[in-house]
Amino acid sequence: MGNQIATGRSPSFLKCSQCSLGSLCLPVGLNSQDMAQLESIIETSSPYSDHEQVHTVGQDFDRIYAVKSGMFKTVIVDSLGNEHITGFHLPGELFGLDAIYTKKYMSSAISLGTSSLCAIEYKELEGLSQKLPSLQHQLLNLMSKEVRNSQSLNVDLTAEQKLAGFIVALSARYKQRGYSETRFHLAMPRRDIANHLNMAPETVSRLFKRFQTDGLLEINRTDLMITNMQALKEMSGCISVC
Amino acid sequence: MGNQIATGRSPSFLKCSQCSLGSLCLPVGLNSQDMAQLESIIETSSPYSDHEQVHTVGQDFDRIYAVKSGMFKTVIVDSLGNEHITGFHLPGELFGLDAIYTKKYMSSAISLGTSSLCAIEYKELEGLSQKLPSLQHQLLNLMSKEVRNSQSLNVDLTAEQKLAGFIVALSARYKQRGYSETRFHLAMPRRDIANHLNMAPETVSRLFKRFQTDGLLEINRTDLMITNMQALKEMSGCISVC
DNA sequence: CCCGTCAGTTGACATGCATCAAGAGCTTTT
DNA sequence: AAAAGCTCTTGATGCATGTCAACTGACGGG
Repeated sequence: MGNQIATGRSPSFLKCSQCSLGSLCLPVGLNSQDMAQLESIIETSSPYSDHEQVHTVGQDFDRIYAVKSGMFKTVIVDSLGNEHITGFHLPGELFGLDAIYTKKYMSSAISLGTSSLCAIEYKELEGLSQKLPSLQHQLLNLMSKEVRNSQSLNVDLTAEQKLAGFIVALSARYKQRGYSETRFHLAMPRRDIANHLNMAPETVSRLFKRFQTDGLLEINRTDLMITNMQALKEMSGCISVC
Repeated sequence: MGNQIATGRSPSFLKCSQCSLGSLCLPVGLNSQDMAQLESIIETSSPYSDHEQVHTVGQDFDRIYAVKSGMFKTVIVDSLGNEHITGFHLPGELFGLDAIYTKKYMSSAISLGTSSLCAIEYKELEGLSQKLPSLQHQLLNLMSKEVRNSQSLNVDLTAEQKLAGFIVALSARYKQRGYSETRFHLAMPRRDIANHLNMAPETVSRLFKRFQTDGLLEINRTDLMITNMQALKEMSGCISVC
């Protein structure tokens, strides 16, 4: 007993205690007993396929989500029907937090590629946070982080600074998760990057080209390699990272 | 007993139970016993004068603040020293929430005109939230609201849409607080509005003029009167309000 | 009461980036 | 393997809004 047996099951069915994202996600700071309680309110589901929707704008809010694998984007829609991508969510990150207050999802969440989630009934999470100080602490921490992230995007920057900042921040987030910080895969199309950063897809394309000729990075379709991190960081203004 | 006696004291020394902002601020949903506990951890202070700083970027985080009267702005600074106003805070609104995660204030908070605050030691607030479900609930609600507010600012809009949206949202917030929604005072200079909305002060000036000639509002220095709310709302795209 | 200072306004000009349009390179369909 | 339908790229053009500069009007101090 006690041996970790290869189950062959998809990582989507891992519980928090076996999940490698514990150091980033909700369980931060929880002892094994508390973690067991958290696990008991977490629902796993079969993986989402590319473009599959988790929830949609206006739908009644009931649960928040933690990314287990892959990536999700959250999209808000204004009164004219224009869509805006508010964020790309990596493993260990939560989304749906903006719906707590309004009790309706303010955004749609959509899978980029094949991805999986943990779903957590918010009522139960709130109840459990009442019993577990560490959980309440971490939930508040993660919401605080979310506030800060959204704020730093508002700063007035050139297209060049915004794209550089986006790449640097993504790199840092991959690093935190144990992946290479200099070489990764862009799960989202150029159009989505452009939308998120409020620029035209053409501008993204031209900037990537310039970054490449300037020796800052090499990019081929969706594969990206950063060759001069320092320069990228300096270019970005460092709001979201430093 | 039980008579409300005019004390002559400044409203800055009112406790939550006497404060008219209970329906917006942290005490939402608290019974009188719980409220008494909350009151016990709230620190009042003498009013802040115009331009006075509450906390500054990088300072160790210890407390969050609730606006009691007047207005405060929060300002972040990028690596090049450029300042960006992340928000204007009205009575009943909290600030400092973005510092919970980082444990350092990410922004400076500055009074606009004469204003007053309640300060709340965050450690104590977290502890009390652990005991009072309603308080935890409201704290999470307010953070959720904050996330949503920050996100809606990121949407790609024209200068016209942004300024119209700003006015409409401000109007709605004044209305919530029992003030006129069509006639109010702009506590912040044009430069600050421009900074917050990522535009040049000249653009703000020109737009206000156009709004006025188009019969949407009348503005004289810092006094503003909305004369066609519907048109302003339609112009704004309604992200932040509808 | 005049003058200095600073916020706000107004006009002329410059430019970063969006838009439009066409073409290139993949991927999927049949 | 050709055709269709993407996304991405590249080039030409236009416009919203930033920038620069001058002016105006409020306010406060000597």
